[in-house]
Amino acid sequence: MRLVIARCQVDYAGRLTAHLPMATRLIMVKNDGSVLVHSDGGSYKPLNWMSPPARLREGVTEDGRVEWTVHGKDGPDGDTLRILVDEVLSDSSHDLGLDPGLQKDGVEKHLQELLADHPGTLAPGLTLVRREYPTAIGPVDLLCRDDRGSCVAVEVKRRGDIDGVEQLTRYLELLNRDSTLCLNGSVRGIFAAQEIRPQARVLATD
Amino acid sequence: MRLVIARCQVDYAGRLTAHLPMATRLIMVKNDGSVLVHSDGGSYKPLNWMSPPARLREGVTEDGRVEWTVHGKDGPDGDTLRILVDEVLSDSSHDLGLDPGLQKDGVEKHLQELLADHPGTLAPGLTLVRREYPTAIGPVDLLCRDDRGSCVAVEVKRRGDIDGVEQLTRYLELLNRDSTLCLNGSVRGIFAAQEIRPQARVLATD
DNA sequence: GCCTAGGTCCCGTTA
DNA sequence: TAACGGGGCCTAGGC
Repeated sequence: MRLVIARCQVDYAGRLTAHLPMATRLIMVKNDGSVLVHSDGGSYKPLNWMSPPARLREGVTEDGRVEWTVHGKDGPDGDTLRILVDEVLSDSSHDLGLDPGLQKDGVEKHLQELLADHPGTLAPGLTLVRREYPTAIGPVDLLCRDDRGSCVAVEVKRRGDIDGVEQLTRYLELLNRDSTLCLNGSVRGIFAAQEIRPQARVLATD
Repeated sequence: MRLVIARCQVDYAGRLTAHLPMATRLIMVKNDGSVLVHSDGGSYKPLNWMSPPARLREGVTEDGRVEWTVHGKDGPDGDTLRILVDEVLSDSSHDLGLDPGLQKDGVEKHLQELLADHPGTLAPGLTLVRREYPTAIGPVDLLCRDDRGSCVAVEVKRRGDIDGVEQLTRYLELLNRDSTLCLNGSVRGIFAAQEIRPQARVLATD
């Protein structure tokens, strides 16, 4: 990994165009060729970048200024990052080796597993039929039966937003066309989320 | 901005938990307190991070090892990043100053402006009534009239996905209840996108 | 290989 | 301020 602190101006041209005026920034060059331009603030997202695989070429403009050109996977025809380097304040390289990688836990899948093990917490007497019940428009997170034998479709989300409610509505419409599922009355839906947005709540009660 | 190359182990606990085994990495500390842990590959996203505002405290564990603790906006009760520093290979600080910021061009808004100026490209004889036509559930991107005087609602997207079609469907349902708009027949919808996903196409023709 | 859904999403804009 | 919608989204999983 190469770390360069430099006064620079950056121009990206690709799916959109973006321009960064001349200022002092960090330019990070990873050994897969990817380039990240960071300022001293903001969040984890760089101001401008090039995703791997990429290639950095150091050149000089007609009027003698240092210019770095970074091409993406499609080469000179695809996304391009032009970095005009005015002054280099620091330039260092470091051998980091391969990273063993990240281990995560606690996202939506985990939430779904918990609810699959304890469907009774959603509604009394609820029992699991199966997880990821397949339909023509995608899998229903949890298909359950209540104490009266009626089917209940459960949509699990970390954040309850309007499109989640619509997703559940689509499933319900489809499932209710299946006569084998609505033997004991129509299929109901439960929207389970850690957080429900107001717009979603309005639509859900509709 | 402080740049540290170090052999370290990182643990995040917050909305989820994540663990990074001991390895050599770049630790970037920005002057708003945010911390980014990068490996020498992957994409622009750090392996682990803490968003601003954040505070870094350098401490020592019971058994005498160096441990950095980063707390997020909610302090010790909220998100926490624990960095066990085994060996520091490089440690440098740089004054970057404020960044003038990024200028973008060419995203959805720009596409909408282009279509507003040339509605005829969507359908022959189409003329613009207004952009961002307000409704109870949000603004319609473009409201137009065709050559027979019927209203046409246009939803503009860079990528045509299923939720865009549903958004347009909601608008159409609402607009068709407005008698002043459907004087010359019902309100039609046009879904304009640079790219249409197959799932969206299926729903749209439904 | 494409396509879909989720994210410690981030981020701007607006009510 | 909170919420909603877009993103050069990125990334993992399914078909």
